[in-house]
Amino acid sequence: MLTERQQQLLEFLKEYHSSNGLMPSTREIQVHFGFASQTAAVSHLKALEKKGVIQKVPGKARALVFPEQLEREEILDIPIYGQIAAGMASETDQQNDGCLSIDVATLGVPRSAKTFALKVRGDSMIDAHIMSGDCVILELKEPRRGDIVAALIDGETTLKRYVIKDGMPYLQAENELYPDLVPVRELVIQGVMVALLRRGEGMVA
Amino acid sequence: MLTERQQQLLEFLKEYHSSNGLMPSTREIQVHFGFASQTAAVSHLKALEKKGVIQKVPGKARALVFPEQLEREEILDIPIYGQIAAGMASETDQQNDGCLSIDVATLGVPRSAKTFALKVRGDSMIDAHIMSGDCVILELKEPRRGDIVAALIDGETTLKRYVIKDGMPYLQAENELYPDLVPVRELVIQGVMVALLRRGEGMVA
DNA sequence: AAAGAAACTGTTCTAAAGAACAGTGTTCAT
DNA sequence: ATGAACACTGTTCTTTAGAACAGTTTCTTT
Repeated sequence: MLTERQQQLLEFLKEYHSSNGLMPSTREIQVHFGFASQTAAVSHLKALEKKGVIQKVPGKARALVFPEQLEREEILDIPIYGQIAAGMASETDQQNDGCLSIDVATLGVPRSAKTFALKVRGDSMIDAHIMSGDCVILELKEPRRGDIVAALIDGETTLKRYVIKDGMPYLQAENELYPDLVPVRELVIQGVMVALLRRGEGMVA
Repeated sequence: MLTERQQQLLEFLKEYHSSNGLMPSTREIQVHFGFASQTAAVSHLKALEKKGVIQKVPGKARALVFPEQLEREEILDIPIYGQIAAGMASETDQQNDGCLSIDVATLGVPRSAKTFALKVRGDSMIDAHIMSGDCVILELKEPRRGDIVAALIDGETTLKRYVIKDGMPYLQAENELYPDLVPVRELVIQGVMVALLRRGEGMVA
């Protein structure tokens, strides 16, 4: 569908946009390809627009958009705060293990939601089909009974199901080998699980 | 950290950017807030830059960037082609059930990878901890033994583990209740699972 | 052989848009 | 009370950048 040269143009636009966060001007395109005339860039952009791979807003500067970018929901950047059940005793101890960018619609959380992610270690939630190595995405909100939560219970953070029995909240592992955790002193809910992301090559059971 | 007004400015920038795909000019900001002078917009942008929530590229038009956007890896738009084990007999029958946008680094696939997603129905992969309702992300590539694949076997698409025994490839369910699937005629691998996304409120087992 | 798309050159015009400078009136902390 | 940040007005200047128009050349495709 696109010609060789048009493919190169599009590639340049994408590269420029992803490293600069904005689109190149026609003159910058000209310089990059070594055109003697700015018009060359203009006509290429016109061709790309006619073929639908970019959209132009007339009159405005650097006003090129990729159609898929417009349809996209807002992207959330979710920080990964290390492993669960492995530290993170205090709020300040949040080492950032990279980020994870997903659109809000996919997660199904409000745009303004405070979210973070944790890598799961251990198999205490295996009966809820949460594996070691999975990345759970949590939202900072009030837990409802039955929610899976990350909680700080008596000094340690764990991922467990939040259960209320006889008015008393406690934490339940989804693995028969693990006991229920009834808080002795404190039960601080750090987040409610809203999504789970499993990645990797093997996908071995 | 940000003042009331600065928060409003930032909100406008984000809204404008997400609906137009580009940043507003200072004069557009002026009009939106009803400023009598363009300078008001300029000085607000300067303040936002000093506080680190935006970055400006001097001299260039509409050259405002959100720092998080620059750090972000390239976003992939992955189409969801309906449910697995529920049709999709032919390549052309790809109804698009929305999209899913994740950065390539999170998925761990090459930038150029051809990916698509399918919603899982049924519990034949439950022992691999893939639940009904999960969204599996697949890449178009050659399967290796042990991979979980979406395959067209004798006219129907299913998600199964790809196993080779005695040189013969066949498909294995991860649930004792389901039998192995040995292809009678054809075995077309439609994609290899590279990630899994589980979303939703309940997260009930 | 003619027509059209693709890939340019060269020139000119004007609008869009950033930037700089000199102010004014608040609020707020030292 | 005094300086500093904040939130602006009003004016001017210059660069950036899009747009339009008239060509040339080289391929395909009909």
